Amino acid sequence: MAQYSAQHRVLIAVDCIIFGFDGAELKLLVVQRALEPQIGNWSLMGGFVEEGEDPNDAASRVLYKLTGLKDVYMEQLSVFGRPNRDPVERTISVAYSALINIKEYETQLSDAYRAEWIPLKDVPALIFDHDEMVAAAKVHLRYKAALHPVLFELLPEKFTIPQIMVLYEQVYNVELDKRNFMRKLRSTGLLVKQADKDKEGSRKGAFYYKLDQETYKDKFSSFLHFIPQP
Amino acid sequence: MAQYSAQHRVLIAVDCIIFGFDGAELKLLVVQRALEPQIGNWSLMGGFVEEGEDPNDAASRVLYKLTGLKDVYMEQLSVFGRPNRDPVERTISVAYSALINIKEYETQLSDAYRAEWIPLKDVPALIFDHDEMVAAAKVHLRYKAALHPVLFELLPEKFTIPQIMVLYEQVYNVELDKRNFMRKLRSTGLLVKQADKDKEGSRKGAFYYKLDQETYKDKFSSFLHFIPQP
DNA sequence: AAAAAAAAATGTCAAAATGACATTTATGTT
DNA sequence: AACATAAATGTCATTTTGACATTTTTTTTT
Repeated sequence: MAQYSAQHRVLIAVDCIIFGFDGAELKLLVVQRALEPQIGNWSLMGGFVEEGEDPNDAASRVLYKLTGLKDVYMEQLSVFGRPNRDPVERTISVAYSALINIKEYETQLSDAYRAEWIPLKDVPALIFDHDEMVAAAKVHLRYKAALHPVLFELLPEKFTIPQIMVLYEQVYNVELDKRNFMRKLRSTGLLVKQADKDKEGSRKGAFYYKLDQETYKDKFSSFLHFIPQP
Repeated sequence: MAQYSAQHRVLIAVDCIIFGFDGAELKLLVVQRALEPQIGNWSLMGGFVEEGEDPNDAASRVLYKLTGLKDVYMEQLSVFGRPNRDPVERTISVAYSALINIKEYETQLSDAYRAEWIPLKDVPALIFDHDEMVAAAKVHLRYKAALHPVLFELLPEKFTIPQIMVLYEQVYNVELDKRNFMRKLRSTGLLVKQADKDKEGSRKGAFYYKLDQETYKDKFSSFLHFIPQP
């Protein structure tokens, strides 16, 4: 017996929901589809899982091809397998959510895929069920970030408190209280204050911080409650 | 163009990690594999996704075949797709975690699959990567149940406070404080006290409770924190 | 050089939630 | 009637939360 003979075989794809944050707005990295059908339409970056390839590795490969980045924070979201989601042929897709430090990416920018960062709230309709994937990724991101310091993955190595706060406000579409938010942030022990300031954003300038990598790893999985009753 | 011609097609399976609770112990429903290879060995209940079938529906179908139950609480866990996880042929599996009220199932018991409830801590080695699936399901269950009242899915319609507490203690392998746990539980507004008592478990008897279905739906997604820093 | 403008940084207090802990209550058994 | 068993309940000190306003730093303007 070399095969489960009677069974039905399908294509497996991966699709990446790629979030980025430029200091002011939360954005999504989308591409213009390179093959028929729907060639030229907006789409998530994706690709087929190849022979002998783990789907997780396929997602990393696809992300690397687009961004040139490795070791990106990425999580498996869920499987999208509605029978006719791809009109050409039955394809089951595994959706992955990735968080990118947008500055790092910009230096790697490649035009090969006609990729664009689009503010999350302006993202146009995407092909197939990619809109649903994005919706699921947004829900997941909100859930995750309410409890775990995952949004730091979107920030550069040195960042300021006002930047983080704007980021949280973007993700949850709320206004936060500076004092309470900062108290919470401090209490996590995640931040290491730097001596210099970011003078871009204001006259006074805001102190830079870095992540305490040790604490970050230790506390990543505990419940930190950044957002009051999200 | 009718196909993405050059691509590699694979089998898609679903596997169900099925939890049950008999009032004293947390158990897993496992079966003895019906086909080669590894026929007769312990395995999760699973099956192939059929033509035109959504993977979620496949999981429901597989669960129904085994237990005769519909509308069971079930969540997609994640994809297991390591290239040689199934030695016969490349098969990518979507793992689902299900929570079953064990009493309901017992009335439906069918011998067709040589299924058995095995205490979670005594589960033998399973075929392929099913051990990893179970491990992932345990992690997920702990995570989920720390925040959401999902464990009630394991209990019968009428249950007692001591029963719930034992269940939480089983899931987290800790001892909880009766008074604090009960205070937390009350504060959720999930419980409706019944007039009668369960006299099985003790002389004094423990009052039965039911879930307030409205509140359950409303609060299911909010963060309730049943477990102090899990 | 002084005043104004802009955003960052910080502190207080009352209310709510938590964690630690021991006693009383109800019922069947001896 | 006394005993054994498990269920049910209450208190207090500590911590965490949420609401809220002022001071500080620096650049720009006059």
